[in-house]
Amino acid sequence: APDSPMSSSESVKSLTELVQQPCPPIETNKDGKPPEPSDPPASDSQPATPLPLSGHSALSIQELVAMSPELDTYGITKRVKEVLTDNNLAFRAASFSLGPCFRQAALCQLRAAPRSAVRIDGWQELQRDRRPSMALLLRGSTAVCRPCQRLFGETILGLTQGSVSDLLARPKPWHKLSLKGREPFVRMQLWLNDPNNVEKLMDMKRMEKKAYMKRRHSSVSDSQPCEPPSVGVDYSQGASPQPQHQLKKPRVVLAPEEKEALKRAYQQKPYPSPKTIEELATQLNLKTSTVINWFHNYRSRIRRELFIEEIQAGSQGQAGASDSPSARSGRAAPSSEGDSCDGVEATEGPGAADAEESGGPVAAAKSQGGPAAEVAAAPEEREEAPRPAEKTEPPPSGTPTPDIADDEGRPRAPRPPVEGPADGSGPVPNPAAAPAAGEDAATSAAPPGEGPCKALAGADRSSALPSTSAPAAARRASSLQSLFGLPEAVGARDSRDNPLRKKKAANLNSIIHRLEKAASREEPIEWEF
DNA sequence: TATTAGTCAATAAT
DNA sequence: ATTATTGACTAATA
Repeated sequence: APDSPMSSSESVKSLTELVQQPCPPIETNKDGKPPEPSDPPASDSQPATPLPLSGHSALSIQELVAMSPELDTYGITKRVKEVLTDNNLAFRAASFSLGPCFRQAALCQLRAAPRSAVRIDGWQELQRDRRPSMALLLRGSTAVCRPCQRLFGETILGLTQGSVSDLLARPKPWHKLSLKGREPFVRMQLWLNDPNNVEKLMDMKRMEKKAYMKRRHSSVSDSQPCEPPSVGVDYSQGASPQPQHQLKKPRVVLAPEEKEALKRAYQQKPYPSPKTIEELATQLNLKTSTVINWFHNYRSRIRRELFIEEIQAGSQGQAGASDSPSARSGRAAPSSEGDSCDGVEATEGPGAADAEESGGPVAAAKSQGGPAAEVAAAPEEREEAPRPAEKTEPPPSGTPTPDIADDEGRPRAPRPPVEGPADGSGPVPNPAAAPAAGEDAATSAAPPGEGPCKALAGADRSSALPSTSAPAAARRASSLQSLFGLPEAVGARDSRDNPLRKKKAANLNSIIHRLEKAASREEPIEWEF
């Protein structure tokens, strides 16, 4: 309903403007968040926007959210992650997220033979001047960064680390989000459009550190003026820290077997009756509320998994002969637990149950396997041997639902009729959510490029691809869309020669791009060794 | 009242 | 030190 059809152009434009050149002047903002977590944040309901963002102009985010055009949540999270890693604000990992395999192999080989014989997948495809020098690699490999989700989440999104992690990992499609749920995405988009986004973050980081240092320093005399606002937990250290419970509910942790049992129950009946719930609770010796909560959470999370599958499938089209066996990310439903036979009835054993593991090669989405998920691609594999073997399905088992044997079954939930973006609003066709392997793009570094932001580096001739293109290019809503929305060119993958190889090369390029960027950075960040 | 959506926050996992 | 997972809450809906 909120989608005010038509006329969107105007609202979007105004919105865009605000977003685009919002007071270049500093940002100010109170911040000062680091010190006391005393923020009584939760309270912020609908009234003002006490959140992190400075109020500057009028519009509250909620208003922005209300008029925001459809956003590509998946693409946004993807870019956010890219920007953060590109700027050494990497998410996970202390060092670069470039796969340890690659780093290892590269360093090793470069050391051994500085200017030759480097055998790394994709290396040959790299233009000579794009090959990293050993120095670069060395520096890159030792670059360490601190910041991350917590900072970004609290500062930019006003959410806690865990929420951010979840959001970035499994964004729900825009049309399935409530107004509230869209807010974080709008904030992210706004942040992406902000030319100083990264700088601001780094500033925050610095400030936090400063505050931290100061705190330790001052420690000397002034003990901790910091109120131990903690509730009257009284440090009755007198006795063993046994006493105080109650106020600190222990957080229930379900045992794997219990989860198994619950999942089994779920498969039979996603919406158990109160009676069934009671039974389960009794059998498992759990509180009724726990069982209820579990079902709520499980349903919700299962649903989400379906969403992402939907997104990936859709965006990935089947065009290219892209390798990805896909099927479903290894993670898929929280079924990972796998058997865990652990005694317990083998009854009904759906059979199967072999652990799947191993996503396809370079599994599209994060696999979970490698440490550095994303970039992990470059799987060393010493010899870059052509590996004649049937490159077909290297994956284990047949591709069939790797996870829970049955699961999937049919007990599917009420499945709302996939209401597509049906809503009347026909406009804003939203140029597909191409996953595009492209990289760059996100680099918001450049100042407002303004209209012809054709920038598009890497891509270059890629457009060669016959097929698509045609009219598409024309309509290009470069104007508004590009400003507030998703640039994102269609990822026309030029298959041709071994696409897998190209992919690897692209990945390498991306890694190198990051290394160079980090290495050339003057000195804003510290390089730790 | 039952469910879903969104989050938090403790704690697991890397 | 970070990121990921997940039981429990709080609103919003149906």
